Amino acid sequence: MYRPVPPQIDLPAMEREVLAFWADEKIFERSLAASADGPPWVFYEGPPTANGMPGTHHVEARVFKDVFPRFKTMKGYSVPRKAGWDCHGLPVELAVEKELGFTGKGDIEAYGVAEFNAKCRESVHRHVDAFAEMTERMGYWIDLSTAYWTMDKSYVESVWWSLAKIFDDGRLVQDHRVAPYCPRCGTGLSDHELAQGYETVVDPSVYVRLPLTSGPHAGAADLLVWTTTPWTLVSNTAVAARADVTYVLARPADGSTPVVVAEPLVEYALGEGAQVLESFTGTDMEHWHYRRPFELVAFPDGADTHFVVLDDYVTTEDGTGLVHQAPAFGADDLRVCRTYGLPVVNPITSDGHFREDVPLVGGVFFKKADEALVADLQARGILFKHIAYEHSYPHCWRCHTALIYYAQPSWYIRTTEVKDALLRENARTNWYPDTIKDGRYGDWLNNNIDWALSRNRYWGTPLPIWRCGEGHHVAAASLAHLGELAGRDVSDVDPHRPYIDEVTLPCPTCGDEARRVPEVIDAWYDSGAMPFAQWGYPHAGHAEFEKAYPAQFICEAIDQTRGWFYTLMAIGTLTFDRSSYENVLCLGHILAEDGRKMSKHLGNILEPMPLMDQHGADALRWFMACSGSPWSARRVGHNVLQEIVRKSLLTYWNTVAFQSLYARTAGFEPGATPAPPLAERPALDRWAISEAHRLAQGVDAALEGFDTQKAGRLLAAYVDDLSNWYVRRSRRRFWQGDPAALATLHECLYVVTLLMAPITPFVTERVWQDLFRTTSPDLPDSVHLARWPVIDGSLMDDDLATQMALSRRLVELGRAARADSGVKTRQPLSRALVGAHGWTALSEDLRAQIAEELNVTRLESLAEAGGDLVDYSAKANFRALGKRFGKGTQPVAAAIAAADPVALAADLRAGRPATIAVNGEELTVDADEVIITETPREGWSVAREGETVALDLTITPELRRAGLAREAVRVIQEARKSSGLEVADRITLEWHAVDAEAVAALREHADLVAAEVLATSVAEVSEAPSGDGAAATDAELGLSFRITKA
RNA sequence: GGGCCUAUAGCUCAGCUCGGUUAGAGCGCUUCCCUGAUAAGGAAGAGGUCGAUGGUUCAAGUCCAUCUAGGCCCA
Repeated sequence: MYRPVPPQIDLPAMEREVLAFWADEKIFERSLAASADGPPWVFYEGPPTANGMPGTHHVEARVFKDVFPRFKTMKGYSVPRKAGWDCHGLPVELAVEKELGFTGKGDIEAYGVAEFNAKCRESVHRHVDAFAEMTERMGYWIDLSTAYWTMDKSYVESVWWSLAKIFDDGRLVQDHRVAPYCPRCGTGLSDHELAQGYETVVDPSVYVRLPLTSGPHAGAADLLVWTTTPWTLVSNTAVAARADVTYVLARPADGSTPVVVAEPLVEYALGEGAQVLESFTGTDMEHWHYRRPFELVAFPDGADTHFVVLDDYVTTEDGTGLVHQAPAFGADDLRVCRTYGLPVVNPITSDGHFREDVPLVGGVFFKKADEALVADLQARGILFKHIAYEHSYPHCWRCHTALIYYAQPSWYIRTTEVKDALLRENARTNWYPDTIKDGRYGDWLNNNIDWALSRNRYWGTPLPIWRCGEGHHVAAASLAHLGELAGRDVSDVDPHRPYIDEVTLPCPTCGDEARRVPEVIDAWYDSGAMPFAQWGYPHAGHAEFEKAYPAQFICEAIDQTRGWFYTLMAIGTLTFDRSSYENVLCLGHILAEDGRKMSKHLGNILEPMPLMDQHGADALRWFMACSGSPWSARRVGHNVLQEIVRKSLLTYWNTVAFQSLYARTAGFEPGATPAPPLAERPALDRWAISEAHRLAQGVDAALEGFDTQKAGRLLAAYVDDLSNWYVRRSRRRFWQGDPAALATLHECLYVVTLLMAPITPFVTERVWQDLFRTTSPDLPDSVHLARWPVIDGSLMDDDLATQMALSRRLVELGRAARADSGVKTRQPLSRALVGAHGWTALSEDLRAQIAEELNVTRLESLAEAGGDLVDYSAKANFRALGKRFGKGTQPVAAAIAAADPVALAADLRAGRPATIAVNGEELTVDADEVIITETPREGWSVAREGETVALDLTITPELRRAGLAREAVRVIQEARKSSGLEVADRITLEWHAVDAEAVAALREHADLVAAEVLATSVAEVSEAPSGDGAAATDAELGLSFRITKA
C-alpha cells in the first residue's frame, strides 16, 4: 500500500527529512559501493578557494558536478567523488590581513610569518566548514571526509615532485622580466590572474614636447610623445621610433614650435591646420638627443641616454608614432633599451611609491603622482595636449589595486616550449559549448606565454628550490629527498614558511651552503596539480591515480578558461604529456535578478542557504540545470524559483498525491492488484506509457550531451501532460479505482521519478519512498540506488502520439467554439462536427475522449454532414509547393487561392489530385500541397488551419434537462466540499426544487445525480430541507437541498 | 583595437542545426469557463519593426555581410 501523500507540502522541510534519511541510511556511501565494479567515469572536483563564504554562484557549478555523476551512477558507472579545498594563496592572505587590520607586507613580517600562516590555516578551516554546510544542504554528493587539502603535507610533496620534474626538464627557470605586479600585495601576478582583474578607469592621456638637443633640428623642434602613464615619464630613458616610418616636422595650427610626429598621425595628434615643414624616416632620427621631461632622478654618470632608438614594435595606430621608453615599467621598453645598452632607472619602491628622495613626488603612490606631474609639465610649457582617457587597465583581482608593470626577478615555467603539445591535447578535448575550444581557450593557447609561477608571499606552497652562494640550484621532490640532500631527517618539518626555510643543505655541485629561494608559488598551480596531488602521487596512491587519470568530466564557470582549465591541462601535459580531462562543461555566470553581478556594493546578493530554506534545494537545482542555457549568463531570483516550484515540482507532487489518494481508496497494490496488460488498456493509458518511454529516450540523449536545459524542458512538458491531460481525462477511472489507470500512472510516475532523480534528488527520493519502495520491497532502498530506466523502443507508439496530438487539438478547438458560443461546457450538446486530416484514422477510443471532454453526445465528420453546412477555403502549402515549383511558387499559390475551394476540397478529400489553372495552363496538385479549411456556415464554430470543430447548438428539452442535472451535481459537489466531506464519503440527499423544469430534470436524472455525488439515497421533499447536515439553496436553479453523511 | 557570446511580448525564455507565408510557452494583465488531486486547468483578448541595415532566395526570426548595444575574455 502506498503511504498517504498530503497534497500540501513544505518542500524545504521535506528536504531536511530526506537529508536525515540519506545520512542515517548512508545512501551516498552505498551508492558508491554498489557501483564500484562498474566502468569508471572519472570526475574531478575543482577545489573552491576557502577564502570567503559560499555564494549562490558556487551552487551553480556544484549542481552540474552533482547531476552528471548521479546520472552516470544510475547508468551503472562507477563515479568516485572526492572533495577538495584550495587552501593557499593571496586570497587567503588578504582575508587574514583584513581581519588583522594589516596594510602590507611590513605588518606581516612584524607579526611573524609563523603566526601569520597559522592564522591563514585557521581561516581556511573556518571557510571550509561553511562550504561543507552549503554542499550538504544542496544535496551535492561528494565525499567531504576524504577531501584533499592543498595545504596538506602529502599534497605539497606531490606538487614539489612535479615542480622538481619540470625543473629537471629545464622548464622551471628564473628570469628578470617586466611583469604585472601588485604593489599592495607586493607580488607579481601570473597572466591568468591578470585576466581576472581588468577594470575600466579614466587615466590622463598626455602629449608631451621633448625639445631636441642634437641632430639637424636641435633647438628648433620638439619630439612629441604620447602616454597614458605620466608617472613613467620621471624615468624616461629614450624615445622609440620605427625605422621604416616616415616622420614629419610640423608646425601646429597655433604657430608654436614645430614638433616631430609620424606622418600618418599628423592630424590625429595635432588636429587640423598643422603645417608640414619637412619629412624624414625613423632611420634618420636614430640617436637624435632630446631634453628629458623631468630632471627628478639621476642617471648613471657618463651614460649616454635620452636619444631616439629604433624598434619595430612602434606602430602608427595611435599616439604620435614616437614612444616614450621607461625600461623599468614596460616589457618592450626593457628589451629595446637593453639593445642600446641603456640603464634601467627605477625610482619606485616595491610598495608602489616613489622613493622619498625624489623631488615633487617623493613618497607618492605611483598612480597618484600623475596629477602633480601633469601640472608641472603644464607649468613648464611642454604639455602639448592633455585629455581624459577611458580604457581598461589591469588591477589586482583580489585587492583591486592598480597593477604596475615592474621589472623584477621571477621564476617562470616555460609553457611556451610545450605549446604544441597543449594544442594537441586541446584538440582531443570535448568542450561544452564547443565554441570555447577553438575560440576563447584555443586563442589563449595560441598566444601562450610563460607561466610566471613565483610569488613573493608567505601562505603558499614553497618553491622547492635551494640555491647556494655560487648560484647553483637544486630542486627537492619530497621531504624525503630534501632529507637526503640535507643529510638529516626532515620528514617532520612543516613544508611551509617559515619552517621549511630553516632547512639548509650543502650544495650538491659545490658544497657551499644552499638555502631555499624565498618565493612561494602561484596557488593556481596547486589546484591544477590535483589529479595526482589529491592522492599524494607518486609518493603514495599509485593505484588510485592510475585508475583516475584522465578525468571524463570536469565542470566550472567560464572564468576558469585561463584558471583551472588551463592549469590542469598545462600541468598534466608538462608532467605526463597528457591532459588530465576529456570533457569539460563550461558554465555562464549567475547574475542577480537585476541582470548585474551580485555584489555587496550593489546590495543585490542572494545568499544560497536562505534561498534554499525558502524555496528548497530542488528548486534552486532545477533553476541552475534547466532554466536558460547553462553556458550563458543567467539571472536568479525569487520569482523564477517560485515558478519552478509551482509549475514543475508541485505539479509532479500533486500527481503523486492524487495517485496515492485513489490507489489507497481503492486498495490498489501495484504488482499485486491485477491490471490488464498494456495492449488491452485504453488508448490514453497506452499513450501515457509510450510518452514516458519517449521521454526517457529524450532525457537520456539530452544528458549524454550535457544539455540539462533540454532535459528539463522535456520533463516539465511530460509532467504537465501527465497531470493536465492524462489525469484530468482519466479522473473518473481513478474514482472508480480502475486498476488499469492506477497501474498506468504508477508506471509513468516510476519513470519520471527516476529521470528527475539526478536533477531534483530530494522530492524524487520522497516519492520513491512513498509510492515505490513501500509497494515493491525488492526495489533499492533509495531512488539514488536505482538504475536508470531502460528505454524500450517497442513501447513508443508514434501513430498513437499523432492521434493524441490531433485529439488534443480538436478538444482545444471545441473549447474555443464553446467559449465563442457562450454555451457552458456543463450543458450537453447533441453533436460536434469535425473536419480534420487524419479524422478517419482516429480510434473510437479517442473520439470518445473528445466527445466527453466537449460534453457532446456524438462526433460526426464535417465532410459527410453535407456541403451546404460548410464553406471551404483553400490556400497553398508553401513548404510542399516551394520544393516542386521553386521560382514558380507564387503564381501557383495565387491560382490555388483563386480556384473554387469546394471543387478542390471535393477532389482532395476524395483522394484525387485537383486541377488548377496557372497562366492558362492546367496543373494538378495533391492533398499535401493545399491546406483546405472548412468553415461551418451557421457561425457557431471555430476554425483553424486544416482542422475544424463545429458545435450543434440546438438545445432540445432533453439536453436542457441533462444540463440542469449537471448544474445540480455541481452545486451539490460544492456543498460536499465546503462541508468538509472526504471524497469517498457517501451521503444521503434530500432536495426540493421550485422550477418545474428543474424538478423534471432531477427526477429524470436521479440515478446520474446520485452516482455523481455518491448519494446512497435521494429523496424529493415537499419543502426546502433544513436540520442536520449541510443545507443549501441555489437561487439560479431554484434548488434547495440537504446532504448528510451516510 | 581583437576574439567569443548574447539581443525574439511588460518580465523570463523556446524556436535558428535543416528558410515555408498567422513567431510560440510560462509569468503578469483583462474577460469568461471548468473544477471530486492541484498553490491547478481551459478559452478569448491586449501585448512583437524577432537589435539595425543591406544581401541571397519564389520565400528570411532562421542563411550571408556590415553595424549597434550589452556581457565575458584579451590587448
